[in-house]
Amino acid sequence: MDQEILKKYSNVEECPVRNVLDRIGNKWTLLVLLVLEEEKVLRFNELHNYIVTISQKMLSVTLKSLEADGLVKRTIYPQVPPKVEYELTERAQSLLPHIHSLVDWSKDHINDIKASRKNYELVTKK
Amino acid sequence: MDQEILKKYSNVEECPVRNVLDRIGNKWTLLVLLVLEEEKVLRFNELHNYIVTISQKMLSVTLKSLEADGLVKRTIYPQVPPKVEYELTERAQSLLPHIHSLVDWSKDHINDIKASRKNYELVTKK
DNA sequence: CTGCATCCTCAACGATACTG
DNA sequence: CAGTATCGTTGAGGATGCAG
Repeated sequence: MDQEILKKYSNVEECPVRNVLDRIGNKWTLLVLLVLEEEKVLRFNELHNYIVTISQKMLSVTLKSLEADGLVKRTIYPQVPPKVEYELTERAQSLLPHIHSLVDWSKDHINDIKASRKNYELVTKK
Repeated sequence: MDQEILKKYSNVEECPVRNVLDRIGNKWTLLVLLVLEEEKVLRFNELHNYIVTISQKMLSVTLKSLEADGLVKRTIYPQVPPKVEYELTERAQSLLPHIHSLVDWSKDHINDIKASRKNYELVTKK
């Protein structure tokens, strides 16, 4: 592995994966993607009802970020009271299979990982 | 998608993916995994030489976390000065293909994503 | 209904110094 | 060589109130 590649990986601005992981790696993005995949089209408050524990602010921030990356399409209906719908773009659809492979791996190994963590705690505690 | 599943996904403690993403989603973990995959076995300072921009503390923290999750094996050679070697476990090997599929997707779409972000900035700026 | 503005907290990250 | 200890910074995330 030459230094040129490493420099790219060390630099968040230049590294493609870090660029993507910095987004889906945060607290809510993945969850929003999975809910939208399941439900196809949802309004702001509908999304909020699905993910009750998210704050209004973070839902707003998360959706904006997804929209900026072209992963979510936002449709405004000019009426009062306003109606806004969110749905996944094709780009998001092409990303989801890879997400799911990671989700599946996590499900398959989470018990082993938690066991490892517990054991590691015991070993290092004293 | 029923509420039971959603509750699990909303709760970091219970959600498998969030458990895993919270680790590999941080600043350095992914990079360490990729370097170790390439180089097989490395000592602490060798790793540091590959990833020059990481601080000693964060390299230490990252390795500890990976070791706790059973993704990295740490071997101490009882000698002076000390010699410690790090290498990936089989669990990490089984995870890496999924990481790579995400890396590849990121490489394929990063230009489009950056273009979207730029365009989004322009549209929302005014 | 769909947000934005503001203020606040806490944990990740970093810089530096020190140690077995 | 391979870390730990300590302190300081910074930004993600959260609570609350207000607005079109």
